[in-house]
Amino acid sequence: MPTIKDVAKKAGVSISTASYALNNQSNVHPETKRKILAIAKELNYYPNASARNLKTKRTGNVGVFVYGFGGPVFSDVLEGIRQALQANDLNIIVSSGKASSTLLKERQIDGAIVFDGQLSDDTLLHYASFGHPLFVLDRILEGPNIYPSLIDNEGLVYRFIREMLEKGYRDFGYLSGPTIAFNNNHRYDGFKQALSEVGLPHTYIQGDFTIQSGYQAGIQLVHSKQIPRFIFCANDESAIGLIQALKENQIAIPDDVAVAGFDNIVLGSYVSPKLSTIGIDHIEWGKQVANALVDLLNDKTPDLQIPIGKIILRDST
Amino acid sequence: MPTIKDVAKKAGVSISTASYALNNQSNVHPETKRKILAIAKELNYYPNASARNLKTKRTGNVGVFVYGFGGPVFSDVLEGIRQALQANDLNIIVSSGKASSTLLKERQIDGAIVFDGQLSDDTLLHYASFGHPLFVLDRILEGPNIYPSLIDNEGLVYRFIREMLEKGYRDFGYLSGPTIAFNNNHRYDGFKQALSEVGLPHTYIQGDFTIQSGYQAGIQLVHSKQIPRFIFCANDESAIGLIQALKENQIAIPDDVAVAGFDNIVLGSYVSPKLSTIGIDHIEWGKQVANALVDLLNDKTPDLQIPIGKIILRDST
DNA sequence: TTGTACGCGTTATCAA
DNA sequence: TTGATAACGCGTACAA
Repeated sequence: MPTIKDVAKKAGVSISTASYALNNQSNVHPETKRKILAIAKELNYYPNASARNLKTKRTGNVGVFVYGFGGPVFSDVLEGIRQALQANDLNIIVSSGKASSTLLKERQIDGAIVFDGQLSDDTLLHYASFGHPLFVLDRILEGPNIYPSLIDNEGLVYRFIREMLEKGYRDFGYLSGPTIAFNNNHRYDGFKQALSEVGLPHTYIQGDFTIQSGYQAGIQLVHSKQIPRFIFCANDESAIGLIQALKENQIAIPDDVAVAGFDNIVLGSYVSPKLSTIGIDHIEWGKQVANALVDLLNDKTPDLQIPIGKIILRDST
Repeated sequence: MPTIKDVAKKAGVSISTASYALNNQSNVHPETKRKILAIAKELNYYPNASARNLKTKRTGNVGVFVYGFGGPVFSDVLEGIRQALQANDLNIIVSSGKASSTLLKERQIDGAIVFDGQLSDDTLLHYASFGHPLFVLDRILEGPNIYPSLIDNEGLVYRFIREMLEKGYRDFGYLSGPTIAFNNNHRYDGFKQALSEVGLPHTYIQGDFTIQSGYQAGIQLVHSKQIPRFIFCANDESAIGLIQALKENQIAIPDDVAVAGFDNIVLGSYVSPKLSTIGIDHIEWGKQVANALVDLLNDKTPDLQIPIGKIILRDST
């Protein structure tokens, strides 16, 4: 594995001159520079990141920590982040589980975007306390260098339910996500708020964001013979599972039961009936967060806005 | 940010003794060790990865490089990889795009798993030539330290079509994935092989693995009024889009047109009709590959098997 | 059982 | 415009 030493020796210059040339410094003779670069290419030389990072205290890496790699929401947010980072010559490093905290603690990254409710507050606070910018998505955490980015889960669901109220629905159910999920709880808050304002009760059904849990909830509901006229689901995937279960039991959507979700995943337009939902532009969200992080790394003040969501009424309501 | 020097000073020992204690060496007095560890904890000390890596020439990181972060297949494979690596105290680092080749070239990882047809052969060969184990999934590449892991795309589709032939189907279509996709081409090979053996022609329809492309293909087919009796789709997602389009045009599945896919994604069981498909255990696949990589990193000879696939007949055929 | 000293590959300071 | 050299933080061979 060639080092800068090999390049310097072969070019007949000192290590420092080689370094200048390779880092595109202006204080090196054009001809010398040309030669050094040519030799570097010939030898297939690339700097050793560990050595460079040790010296410069920068890694050029941004960590993105997720709870799991699955799901249409994650993948879109990640894609947005990737685009923005790549445009700024930063590497995206996605990780999950124990590796996430290792990368944080051992300073392998310049900044982080956390989309994982399982990473401990302590680890996050400790990391940020050394001056590294840290964005937390859909999670609340206060501290120096910590920037939460929240979508308006509560307000959007509130507005959605209000519209349904105006349409005349009166009998509501909520199919939840995991009770520890921040976004689920805020969506539920908005749901309850809208109903309590008009003094309506509701049915609560436990789910966990997966298609499977939605399906099972539907089967249970059918057995119980107590199906709400309108079921708001904490996300699209569970809504799709729910609809499937109801349809298999000859329940017509939306004529017998109306269903809506949250996220506006692509699949929602390719099921029957097409799913009503609440949409966030996840790619855009990822881009905005990543760009704000880049600003911070460059000592600029970031411009972080709340991503705008919209209500999308299709055929399931 | 505390360094080992701070720990040593506060404990009143030399740096090397601190290092021994922190690395759990046996040659340090229990009491000294206890004290050092206590102080490290108190100071919230963690080693600087760059410094350690520079010295040991190991990073403890394994790179997983994907073309995009989306898709049910990727996420399952990644989860399998994550589990296996975490069990062996290795960090999983997932990346995509330009960052992937940077991480490879600048030696930020001990080994790599590549699931990305876009990463150049050159970069891969160069990286592996320095002794780093490199696994390529669903891609062929020969060279030292390079280990391809292929699923039997061709054989599985061949067997599937043979079964459909026995069931009596005679009029076949193939809804493809991207023509540059290795797995798509092999699936198509198996498809063609089965049909050519019995002297049957087929219709070719271009797609790109997405739900949207499947849907569009369906719409086109309906307009052309030339719909094959059986359509094999290069993956499940495009099959689901296709079915949706056909259903919207009052074409009954499987009575008018039978459809099958490949991958056995969860969603396939939650659409109507339930999708017939070919299944690989993707989590298991990821685990196997990661374990083989771990073996290689520990200078053991890996035991890498071809993941077993099975034919899953549900309601769409 | 503990300490001294060197070097990993790089960047950056200073002198030439 | 170039070169010698220190330093980043750590692990380890060797000496004590």
